[in-house]
Amino acid sequence: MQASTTSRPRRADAERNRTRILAAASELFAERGLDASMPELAERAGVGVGTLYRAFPDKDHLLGAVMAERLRWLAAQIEAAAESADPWTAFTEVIWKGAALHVKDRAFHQCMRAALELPDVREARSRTLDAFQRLIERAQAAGDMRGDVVAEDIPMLLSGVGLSRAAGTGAAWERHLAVVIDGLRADGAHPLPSRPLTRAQLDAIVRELPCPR
Amino acid sequence: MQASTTSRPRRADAERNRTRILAAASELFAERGLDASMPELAERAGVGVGTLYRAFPDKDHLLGAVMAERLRWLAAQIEAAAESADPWTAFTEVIWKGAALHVKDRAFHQCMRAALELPDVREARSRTLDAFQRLIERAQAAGDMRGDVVAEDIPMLLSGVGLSRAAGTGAAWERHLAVVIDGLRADGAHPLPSRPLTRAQLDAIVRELPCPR
DNA sequence: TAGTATACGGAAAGAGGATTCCGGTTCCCT
DNA sequence: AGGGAACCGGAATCCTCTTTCCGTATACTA
Repeated sequence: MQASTTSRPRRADAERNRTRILAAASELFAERGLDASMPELAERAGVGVGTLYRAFPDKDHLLGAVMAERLRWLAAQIEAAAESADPWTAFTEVIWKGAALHVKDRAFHQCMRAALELPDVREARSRTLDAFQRLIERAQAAGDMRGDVVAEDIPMLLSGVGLSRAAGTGAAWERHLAVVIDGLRADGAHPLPSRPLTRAQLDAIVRELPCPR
Repeated sequence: MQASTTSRPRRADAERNRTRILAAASELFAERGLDASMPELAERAGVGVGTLYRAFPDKDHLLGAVMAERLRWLAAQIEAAAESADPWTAFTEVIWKGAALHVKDRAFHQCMRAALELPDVREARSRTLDAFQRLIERAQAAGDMRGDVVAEDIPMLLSGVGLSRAAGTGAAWERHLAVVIDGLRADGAHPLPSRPLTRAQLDAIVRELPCPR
């Protein structure tokens, strides 16, 4: 007797629609981010809303399916870079790719920065972090990367770069990334956190925030 | 005959409510960002929704009033820093304040990054840019800041830092800021944009984005 | 090719938020 | 003190999503 999980293969038209839905979601989420609505998604895929909900339980699962794939792609890039003979150069190349992902795919950017709890993404995310950690350690051992960075810093910095998509000219995000990369080099690094204001002073800023009129 | 614009002073209760509304909005927008709803705002201010709409034409005007005040405060900080005898140190201090603003005030962060068209903010924004430009030029002349930064880069970098509010530990954004500051120093700067991937390669990343299944 | 489980489309239900409306109240001026 | 303009509260309206429901159509199996 077969397992209940494999009750029967999907019907051919259902399979075809699932594919079209994923392709449409991949495009539309990239263009418009999480604001892409289910009716829009359905229209772009050329199906009815009901069909969306037969293929995926809800919007989060659809989004999760697309985002997890993006993350797995990125993880593969990082893993490859981590084996390079020149880890610093490999690192810069891979974070250019990661930044490009943030910039070109609004939904990816929104999901990464919000640490959204999406189906399937947790695993893919930790895979990227592991790969980053290994890559970083090799670049540090080679003396090219500052010693006080850790894997978790990278997605954080990349999210920031992704935010610069719309800023100023189209190439603004490239300037942003270049500044960040220079900040990660071993030469000229000043120890983190290098805070010129005390905790008390920072807290004071908030209290001090002037209320208009 | 008096000008039609100064028809009459606001009634005392209206003036009092306007003040309470601004105070409430200042708090609630900071805590919850643009998601703060008009009914919530009204409740926090201790007034009815209708009163909100008598004091401000719509949500954008209320938001704009609060944001413009924040920006003016920041502009004043930058202008003061621009006159300092040690422009680099003054610069680091002022961007710590700016980053703190992003981190502590969700709405400020959301507005700055989206370059939202809000009533009153355009003028305040250009004032901060002018002040940044002067401060930057002095820090560059002193040999402390890399020569290829311009005023527009700073709000962009700060937005990125502000994004790190929720990331990891509470102090993650301070690490982010410290990396950015090091990236802005004159020593160890590599010329912008220092792009390791060609335009064609970057474009390929997008096309290459794998569609799941 | 007939029968049936699956799948489809799109209308309707449900939810949440911005904005409007209006009967009742409060301030201000004389 | 009294009249009226200005103001108040919050129920009601309008809109835009997400998600559900169900009558109809299609693909698989015998």
